[in-house]
Amino acid sequence: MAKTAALPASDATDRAGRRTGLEREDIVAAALVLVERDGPAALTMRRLATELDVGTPTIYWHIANRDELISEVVRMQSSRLAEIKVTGKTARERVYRAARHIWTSSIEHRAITSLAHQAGMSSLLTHHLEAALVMELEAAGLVGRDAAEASRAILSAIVGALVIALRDVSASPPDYRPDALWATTDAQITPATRKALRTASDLDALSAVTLRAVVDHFVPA
Amino acid sequence: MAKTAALPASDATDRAGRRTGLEREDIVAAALVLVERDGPAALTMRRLATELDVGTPTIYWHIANRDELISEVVRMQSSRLAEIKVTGKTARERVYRAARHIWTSSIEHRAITSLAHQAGMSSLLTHHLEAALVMELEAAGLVGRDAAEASRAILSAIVGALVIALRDVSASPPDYRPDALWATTDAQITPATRKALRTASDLDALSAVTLRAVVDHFVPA
DNA sequence: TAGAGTCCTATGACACTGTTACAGAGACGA
DNA sequence: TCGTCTCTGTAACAGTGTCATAGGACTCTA
Repeated sequence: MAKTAALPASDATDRAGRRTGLEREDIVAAALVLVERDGPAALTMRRLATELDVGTPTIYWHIANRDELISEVVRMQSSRLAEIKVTGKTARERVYRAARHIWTSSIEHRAITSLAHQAGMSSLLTHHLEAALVMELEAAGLVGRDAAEASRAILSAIVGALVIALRDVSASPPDYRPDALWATTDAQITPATRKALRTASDLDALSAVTLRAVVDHFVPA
Repeated sequence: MAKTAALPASDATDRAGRRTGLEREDIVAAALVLVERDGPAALTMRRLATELDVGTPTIYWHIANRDELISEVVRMQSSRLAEIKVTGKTARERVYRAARHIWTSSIEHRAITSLAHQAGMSSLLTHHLEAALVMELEAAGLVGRDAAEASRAILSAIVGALVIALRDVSASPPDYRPDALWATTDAQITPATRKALRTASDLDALSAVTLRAVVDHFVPA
């Protein structure tokens, strides 16, 4: 069984005299470093154990599952992202900036974003940022279902762009890559458009434009 | 080494007198059935081999990798989705309907959508539908980079909603589920909004609204 | 009819994954 | 000193993708 989550007192030297002094938090922190350094696939229990100079069962004493480990890693990253200062004159602008911040930080820590996303925990990762977004939405006059809907629509726009930005093109065989697909398609498309579809786009700019459109649609001027 | 992809002649009884008459296409079809029936996680090489009453190396003779198998499965599904008839009076409406069709069919075959998405091949899955979308965009007057940008923005809006709609909530521990998160957050949010955020939303309607907003933004009236 | 060559398949293994049963070491209270 | 609780290592289980290898089955040639 795993240790209970919240300890009553942990005054630094509380339970330090044990074997290695390994704490739940240390494991999570090491996992976070491992993911950011070597990518999401590198987060295996054995590799993490080696990194901590420990046997695998030691990790399982502190943490129940790999899933729990991942959610803990994501949560730690989420709380690190917590501090934001949203600027902007109009309420609309502030909502946009808050949304944009979710995109920026997700791209900045793409390894953990991928990990969270892969484990279906993207909402956990962005929760604090989402809370900030909701606060700005309320400041802009949206309350209740309106605020919730707007928040979800904005988040979905961000996630969509993230998925496209972070996908691993090298996973699919060369013939099935987007550019090859558009080169060989038999659809009746203008050569100019075809060429534009083949070239990689600036997803950062695209996300900004889409975000602006969605925000403008939901937030009154 | 795998057999070359395109065979010159395969007149039904062409290479039928072999051992089991197992063809590359049969494997892919069986994999497709397996995924649609038992979910993306069920697609293991051994299980697929058992399903075909064959040893695993047999599959590897026909198909190089698991990745190649997945991309082939996705491609087969993609071509099955190929036939669309887009209706609608205005060009804008037709673009919207084409986009909406991508959403609908992705939800309808959610197991394969998840598989493609997980393997980073969502673009392969939706390629034919995307081509139809681009054609409507051109009919609406967008060409070249404008068409490509609009297409990507629309697709990103769809994918974002899909990720939220198809994510597995049961994967994360109860304390970290969206509703629990909003229940325990210390952000300064109106109780009404908080309640709205906790209740599950109609993602189909949400996707429709978001899609409408993005289409309206990119396609001139 | 016999031999050669090519295509396809099965046996069994390798390295890796998450997970756990079990034994034992270290520190603590009695 | 004796237990007891907390933690850790050894070794294993079942499962994964992948492949080396041997051999069967068919077609073609002599």
